[in-house]
Amino acid sequence: MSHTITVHHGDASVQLDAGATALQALKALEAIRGAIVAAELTTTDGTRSEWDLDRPVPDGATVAPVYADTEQGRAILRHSTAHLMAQAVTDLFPGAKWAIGPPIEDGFYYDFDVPAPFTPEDLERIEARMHELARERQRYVREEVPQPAARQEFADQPYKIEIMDLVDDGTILSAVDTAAPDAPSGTAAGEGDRPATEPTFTVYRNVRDLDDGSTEVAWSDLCRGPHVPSTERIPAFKLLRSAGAYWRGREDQPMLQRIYGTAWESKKALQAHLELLEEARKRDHRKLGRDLELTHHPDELGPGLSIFLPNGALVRKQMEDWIRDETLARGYQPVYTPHVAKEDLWRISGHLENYGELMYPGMELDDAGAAYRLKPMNCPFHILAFTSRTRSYRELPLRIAELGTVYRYERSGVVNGMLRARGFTQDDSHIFCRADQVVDEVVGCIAFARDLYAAFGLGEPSRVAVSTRPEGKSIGTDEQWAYAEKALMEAAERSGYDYQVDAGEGAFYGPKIDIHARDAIGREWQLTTIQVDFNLPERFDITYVGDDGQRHRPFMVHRALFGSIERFFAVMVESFNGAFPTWLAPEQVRVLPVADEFDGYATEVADRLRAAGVRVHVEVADATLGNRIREAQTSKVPYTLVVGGSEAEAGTVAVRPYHGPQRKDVALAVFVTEVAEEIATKGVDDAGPDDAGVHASGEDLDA
RNA sequence: GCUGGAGUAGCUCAGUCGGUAGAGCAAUCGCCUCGUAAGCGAUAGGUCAGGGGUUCGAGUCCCCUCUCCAGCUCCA
Repeated sequence: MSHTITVHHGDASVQLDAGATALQALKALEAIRGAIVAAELTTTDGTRSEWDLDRPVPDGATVAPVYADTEQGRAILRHSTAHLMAQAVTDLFPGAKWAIGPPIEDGFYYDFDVPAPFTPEDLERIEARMHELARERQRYVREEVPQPAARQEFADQPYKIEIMDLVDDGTILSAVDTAAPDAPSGTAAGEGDRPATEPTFTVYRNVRDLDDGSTEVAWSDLCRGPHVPSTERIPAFKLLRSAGAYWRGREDQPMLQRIYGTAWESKKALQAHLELLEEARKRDHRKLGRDLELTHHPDELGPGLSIFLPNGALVRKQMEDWIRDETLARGYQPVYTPHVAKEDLWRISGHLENYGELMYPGMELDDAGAAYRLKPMNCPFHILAFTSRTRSYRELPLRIAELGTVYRYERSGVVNGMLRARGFTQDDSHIFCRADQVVDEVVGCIAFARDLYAAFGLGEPSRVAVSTRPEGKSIGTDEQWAYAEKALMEAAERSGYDYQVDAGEGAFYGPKIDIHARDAIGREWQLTTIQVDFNLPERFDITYVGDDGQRHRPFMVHRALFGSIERFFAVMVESFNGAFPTWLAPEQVRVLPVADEFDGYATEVADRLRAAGVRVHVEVADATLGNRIREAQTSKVPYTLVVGGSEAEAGTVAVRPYHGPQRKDVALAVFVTEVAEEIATKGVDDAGPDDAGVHASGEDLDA
């Protein structure tokens, strides 16, 4: 080994004494352009890893700074903040056992085993303690500890011991990875992966520098790292809430107390994030549903059930009209089926066996000779439609479609507004086809879904995932699974969607491809689902007659593009912030006469618009104009027309769009043509997920 | 289902130490009537989520249930 090393950054190289740290290397390379939290290092063998700034770099490495204001940098500083929080909890709650504390999107959490759950006051105390500790300028010091010593050090931390048991090859993965112990072991950090002759665990110690020049270990945690060099590099953080969370995410494991927090590269960024959360809260579909009189969820109705009020119903009608028209145009055949059926039907389908606890209980009817059940799915009915007579291969693919309302007795804790409901309507279809038709059918479904997202202004989905065969319980042969999984991936590729594979996340009866979108507070919800099913064709013993005159078993493709109309509606409301594009808006135009002597002209304007198919309403001059304009704006009506003497005389209107600038003296005929055209083309340009909620001056006044 | 938080008028909220319920907006009625985000006045509106308990007295304290919110788990 030489006494000097060479390190690189871009085209630059520099020689340093052996043992030089990443920070020294970056300084020497003049690579630092802003606040950094760590380094990213590529070794001569091409391995890339994140690296502590105070950690010596190996010879030949390429070093790059990780800036605080990047997602990568924030993850590191959030991880370090999680350690700081755990230290504060340990100080304030002696004996607390700590589990895992990873960074997550927009923040971090840490799980603790404590005798009593944290109260909101506890969180305030913990946060205050964190600020005290941060002011001590504690350093984060990395140390590799031999296995036995590590086990001894954390002997009173049963969760840490369990983590060590799970990764006993000496490689401490990130805390996220240890939460999923069956995750494959990835690359270990740097020197850590020396041959396993002396396995070590990485421990990070928070170290205080005392006034007398000595040092003191304040707190230590088993951790892969990396971390910021010092608590000084944590400029802004806030604890948000606490909640229970099962250890290792399993219901049969103890429930720990999780504290969520967020940390940012500056106080300003933290403030901006908190304001964003506040704005998101105002977009909640339940709040907007109330304010805009879209939906109603009275207690008398029951959890997870919705009433669509006239405004919401008009939006929903546009959704339903669109999907019905498109479904017919794409060769589907409509059916209608009932909401209840004999229990036996769900015995045959297997739903009772597999999902019985999530179905509403049976209705015992004395004179019916059998119990009846509310339907949790539409598929058995569509199969009965298929088997209404002998089917020929010439009819395949046979696509049966329905807007089918289903009822699932979801566990009480999971019901969530209209996003997770107990009664909801699927734009459900079942495609019966030959094996060789599956790919084309799935491709067709995905293309259909693409058109739907474009039409309703949701843009690109947050995630597209192909879910493959689950471990353990699943039916079907290896060949069937392999074929269907390949078909779905091929279809996803051909569709142009950037998809990911969710290994083992398929249904027991077949793989699926799902399209997800986010709600106002960033949670992902499955909207579109397309599934290949080998189960039901077997269970119902359905067949078609092939060109060989023999009976063959068809494949079934289940698909729902909105998924749940209620859920899609909720996501859309939040995405548009209640300000629907004109073609979807319940009330498209509101006409305001400036004084009641112009009520007549206002009515005339409204009649012209109504004749052109526009949903229009006149708000007569009982209140002041200012009051009625405010009302129209808070109702998010796309167009408000103001008419008075000059308009009546000239046959014009003054147009005040919800989005965009006002226009005066627009000829009525011109406006009617424009708005009718906009509605006919189902334009979504003026609104959308990105700009909804940021126009509308003074919109927040309605708080 | 589990953990925590919450529930007062249609909505948003106040309600002190336990002393019998309050505001703004909305609604209704009246006055006002030519110009781009709240005109003025009056009236009405409550089983304080429901039930039980403690107390002379409970919106307030205790217990149970329901519902909602966030998270965990689950999601055909």
